[in-house]
Amino acid sequence: MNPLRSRAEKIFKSLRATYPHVKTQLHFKNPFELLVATILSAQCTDKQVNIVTGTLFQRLKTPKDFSQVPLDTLEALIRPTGYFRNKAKSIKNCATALLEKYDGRVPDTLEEMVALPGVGRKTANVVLGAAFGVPGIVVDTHVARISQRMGFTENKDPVKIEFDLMEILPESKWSDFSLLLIYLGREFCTARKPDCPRCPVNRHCPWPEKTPLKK
DNA sequence: CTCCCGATAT
DNA sequence: ATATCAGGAG
Repeated sequence: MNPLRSRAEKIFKSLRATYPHVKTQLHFKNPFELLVATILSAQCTDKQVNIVTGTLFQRLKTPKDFSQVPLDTLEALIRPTGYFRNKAKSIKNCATALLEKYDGRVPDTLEEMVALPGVGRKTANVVLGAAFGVPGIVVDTHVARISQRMGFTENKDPVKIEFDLMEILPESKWSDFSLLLIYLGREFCTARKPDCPRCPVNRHCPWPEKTPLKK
């Protein structure tokens, strides 16, 4: 009955056909590495994150390693990802908190995750979904932009968008849908120059008609 | 709301 | 030159 749900289902099916095996593009070997990589991914491409973590994880492996490394050393190691001072602090404080509160393990609930320093809902849902199989909508810049263009939400606040999307999709599809939208955002529905004619779901999207000839 | 910030595409 | 990239904290 809900037209939004119906459209969301169709878009999900089309995207799934286009991208059969959805998976995070971030390289990691365990939940902790994924957590670090996701913190580094703020306002940075996953490609750049993978370059940095490739060498980073050779040098530092455990939460203990990260909690003990000098801050300026960590800053130098992650500098190419941008926001390197904030991220270095977040990662180091986060590693310390994991040691103190969870004996070095990464927790598997949203409340525990977002209580960690430098971890918000986006980062938490990425790790929960990919490392623990816990359902969650990941609202990053791509998901926010595409959700607005597709008319899934009128909101700009990421938390409101997250709840709007949770309402129009079954829980079992939250994680995959997030990843599918991110793939779409990278290849077609880009921020600056969206390639609507080639978009695999343009027939289900109201946005192309809205921007006919933007000079 | 502002600040943090390097790398890349346009 | 400028917009944008798997955001979060104060």
